[in-house]
Amino acid sequence: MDEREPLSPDMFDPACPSSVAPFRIADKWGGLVILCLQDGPRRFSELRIPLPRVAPKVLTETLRALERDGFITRTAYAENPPRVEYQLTPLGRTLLPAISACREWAADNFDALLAARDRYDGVPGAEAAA
Amino acid sequence: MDEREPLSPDMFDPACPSSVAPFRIADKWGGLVILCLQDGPRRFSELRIPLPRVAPKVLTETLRALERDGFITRTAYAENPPRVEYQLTPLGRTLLPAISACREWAADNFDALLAARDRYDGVPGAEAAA
DNA sequence: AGCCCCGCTTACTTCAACGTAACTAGGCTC
DNA sequence: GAGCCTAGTTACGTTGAAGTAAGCGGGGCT
Repeated sequence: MDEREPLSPDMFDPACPSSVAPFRIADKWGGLVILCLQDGPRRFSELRIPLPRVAPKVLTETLRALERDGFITRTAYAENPPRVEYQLTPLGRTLLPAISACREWAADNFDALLAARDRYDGVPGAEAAA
Repeated sequence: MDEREPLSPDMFDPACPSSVAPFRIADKWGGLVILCLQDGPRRFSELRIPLPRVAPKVLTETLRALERDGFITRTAYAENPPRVEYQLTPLGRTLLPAISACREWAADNFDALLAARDRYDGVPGAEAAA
């Protein structure tokens, strides 16, 4: 009658990989920063170009979090003007397929998501567009 | 000297799929709920089994958010006892590959992430374990 | 001297997500 | 009529991420 497997008793069982999901990968901007680093090391001010809406404070926090998680390294050069380079580690690179999968999903389906939201929220014209 | 492409001027250009990332897919528990629904419709109390640490209020909020985004449908049956079923929509199913990719990453690399954190935080013994 | 650049830091505020606990409604059974 | 069931709701408080605005330190330029 029901061919579905019973649901596991606790997804937070440490043995269950799903338990990881709530331990979010870094923060709101982490994925974007990782994408910016995929072609090679980048400097702080270089990262600010594609992310102009991210305040320096937030960017610093994001970079520190990514460093803490072992996804990037931070290298400061005692030059003039000072230079700091951020670079993906091998562990950081392992994230690229997953992030790309999310990006690909977004490219394909984000419009549908927004349309669904409009429909749910009763935005005028959303029904017609559905 | 530098073979890397220059970084795009603004990832928040609406034309750029990366701009989606900060519009998080639902919330902290959304991905887990979607996984729970992949084998077929589930009831509210059924979903609570694998997610015992999620308060009913939060589960309700999560389900509403997923419904709003068009990922699941909610169907209430006027039976006794009352029954409500949540089910993935086709759009919701499109998320499964991306979520699976994240899950797979976690299964493979979560230990490395935790070890990196311990090293960064200077947890005793973390160096030896590295 | 005064200004710029770089890579931040600091202080403060705002906001949404998350969580706890208690409670509800309608119908069922004991 | 006491208590259970389902599927929530309500009130309240906590937390932490994010944003705003400003400043800093050291060198170089003019």
